[in-house]
Amino acid sequence: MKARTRAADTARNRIIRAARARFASVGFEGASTRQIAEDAGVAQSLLLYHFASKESLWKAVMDDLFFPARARLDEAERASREATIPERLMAVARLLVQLAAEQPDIHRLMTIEGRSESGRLRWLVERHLRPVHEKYIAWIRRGQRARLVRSGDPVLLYYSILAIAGTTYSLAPEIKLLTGTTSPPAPAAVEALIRSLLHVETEAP
Amino acid sequence: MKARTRAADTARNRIIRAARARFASVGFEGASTRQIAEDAGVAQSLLLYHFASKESLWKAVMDDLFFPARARLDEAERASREATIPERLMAVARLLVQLAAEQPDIHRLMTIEGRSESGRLRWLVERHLRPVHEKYIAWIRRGQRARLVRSGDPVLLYYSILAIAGTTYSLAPEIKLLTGTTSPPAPAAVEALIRSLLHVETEAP
DNA sequence: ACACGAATTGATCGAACGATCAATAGCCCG
DNA sequence: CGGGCTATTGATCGTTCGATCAATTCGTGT
Repeated sequence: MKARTRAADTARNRIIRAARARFASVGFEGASTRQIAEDAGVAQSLLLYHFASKESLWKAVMDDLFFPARARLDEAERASREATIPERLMAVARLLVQLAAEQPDIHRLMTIEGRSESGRLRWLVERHLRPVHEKYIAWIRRGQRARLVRSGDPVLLYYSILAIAGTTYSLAPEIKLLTGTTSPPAPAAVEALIRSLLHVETEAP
Repeated sequence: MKARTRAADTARNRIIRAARARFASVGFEGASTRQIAEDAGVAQSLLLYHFASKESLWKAVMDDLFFPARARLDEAERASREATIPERLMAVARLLVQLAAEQPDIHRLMTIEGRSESGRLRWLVERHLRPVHEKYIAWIRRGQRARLVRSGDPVLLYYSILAIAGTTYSLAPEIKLLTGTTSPPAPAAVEALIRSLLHVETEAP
């Protein structure tokens, strides 16, 4: 099941991609396995052959999205090992913005599940969110102790970073309807907002 | 239909409240009229007697949420008529935070619809969002021309304000699972973040 | 050429969906 | 006390849902 599945356009992968888009736009309850299968160009029964249930399909979508993202976060972390804590935070924030710009679905999926307590949210928190969030909230605390990051509830600060990083990309359809703008903002512009939110001075103090 | 319906606990109002909660947590497609009716303690057929269709129920929920919110925005605007543009912006932002803290569903409903282009999103943009958004984006532009608000894309700045104002309240279930914190942040703390995002100095320059 | 396991399909299940409708309960005005 | 509204219910329609299963195609090793 592993050695042969390098084609990247297997039915299984097409199903995951279609499911990601549906889950991100109408949520878990609103998405139907029949519609997802149709988007992927396969029979609905094949979807349940590969994933056993709608819920395990959802989990597969989440793993497919979060494992690569976390690997890139680790890489950004490693690459900035020599920098100050605030600059390491900004390196991570930069990547968060970049991820949201490349794949707005990742922010949509996170915010669509986080709004009501469910078994899926518990699974997502324990499997993917907690390892990431707790580490960076600890970083914010360290930056605050060194007076290099603005004071205030670190959790509020962290979620504000996530919110700024993702919202403009996540709500692109609304912004397009409202302003006619078809091109989303440059990641650098979003990053600058986060920088001033954290009170991290740009380069030379 | 108007003079008698002052009881505030009519079946119609209970349906609207139940529908607001369901739409906010699982979205339009994921919510079922049967579940909403059960939450409200009425028969499903009564729901469709009062609102004719699921979609017009959704519109009624939106009107019920947005018309009072817009009235309070107008009031905050009037009360701050003598202040500078950045302080008027902050007065509005303060109210946005307060609204999100009181009724997190309002932010949930906005962000759940804005992520995919639909007839409902078009309706929502034209009826409620455009009148509000365009006004405050124009305010941001005026503040920027006077060098009292940080530069950058006004639309990005405006949506960042909305994102900060609502996200921590909207994602309260996730944050509770992650940190165990049961009490959301104080509106004043969120307002302070927005203030530093806009580069508006606190009081005395 | 063939056999065997993985991949894929179509048919079908019971439950839940949005919507319609006839029947009934409650209430106000005369 | 009895019409004439409005509010509310239960039954039911056709459709779609997630899930199961037998049957069929496909690909690979021998």
